Amino acid sequence: MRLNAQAIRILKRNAGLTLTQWRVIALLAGTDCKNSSDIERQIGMDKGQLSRTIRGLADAGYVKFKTDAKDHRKSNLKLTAKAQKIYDQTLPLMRNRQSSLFAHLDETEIKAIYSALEKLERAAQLSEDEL
Amino acid sequence: MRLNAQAIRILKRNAGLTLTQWRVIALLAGTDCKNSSDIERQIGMDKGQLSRTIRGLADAGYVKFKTDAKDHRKSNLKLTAKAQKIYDQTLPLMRNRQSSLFAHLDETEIKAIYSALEKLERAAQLSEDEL
DNA sequence: AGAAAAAAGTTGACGTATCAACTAATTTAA
DNA sequence: TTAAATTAGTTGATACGTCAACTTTTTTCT
Repeated sequence: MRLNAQAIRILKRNAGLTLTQWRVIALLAGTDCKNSSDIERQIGMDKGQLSRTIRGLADAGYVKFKTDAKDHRKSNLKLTAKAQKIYDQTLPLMRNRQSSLFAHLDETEIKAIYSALEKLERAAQLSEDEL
Repeated sequence: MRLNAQAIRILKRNAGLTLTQWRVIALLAGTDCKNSSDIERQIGMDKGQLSRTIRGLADAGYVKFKTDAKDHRKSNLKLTAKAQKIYDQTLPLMRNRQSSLFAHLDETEIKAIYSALEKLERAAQLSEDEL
């Protein structure tokens, strides 16, 4: 996806983050996702990849994780102040980019894309089952 | 893209090929692409990646390459009989998959998708230039 | 002709997606 | 309650996309 190119640059230059790192931070900051599984469910990201991304964030001092008291399999994630600050600074930039991208499409096109992509996914799923 | 999942399985099971390997073989078999640059221009694939893919195909006995007599930078690629055979066997499978996927979309949707994706690419390109 | 620019490929590095196998902890169900 | 199944997360492997630096050969320009 070449479409991500600018997002990647913005993040790298302004925040020193990769795209997946950003997505995780954004989820922790903007939703009630607390642990790896929450995030996995939210964005459908592979849990292996997610595990590595989170460890990377932890190593870089963006998140801390503490084993859940009630379920020792889970570890609850928390953004550090550093991460929160970067998030607040970067969110506007990312929003701008997003809206300037979609500004070129009209309502109909956006709907057509979503609907078509859904259909394709479903069709792919169907024939997948036949294998 | 999860959409590629079945393509990948079909290729792996029926031909022992990866998706990029398949694409290169398909171009060499079905178009007048002769060398790496031709392929690069045709599908906009990164030339580094392409170089490795082609070497992989050569190592696996699917293509042979011979330095161009007139331009010693180029090496002309040729499918082996083995590759040609696999291509002939696999093409129908891939075509079937493709058409059964698109069968779920009507003309309008397909056009909307292409047009929208083009616009997005262009928009991305534009704002890219401003950085 | 000779220098500079461009083109063809190669190689290395990094980020990302997906699959699979595995451990440890918890839930379920007999 | 104990065995089986599930869930959370880790780790390894492979494929793919993109960027960058580099060599070699050819083209362009003066």
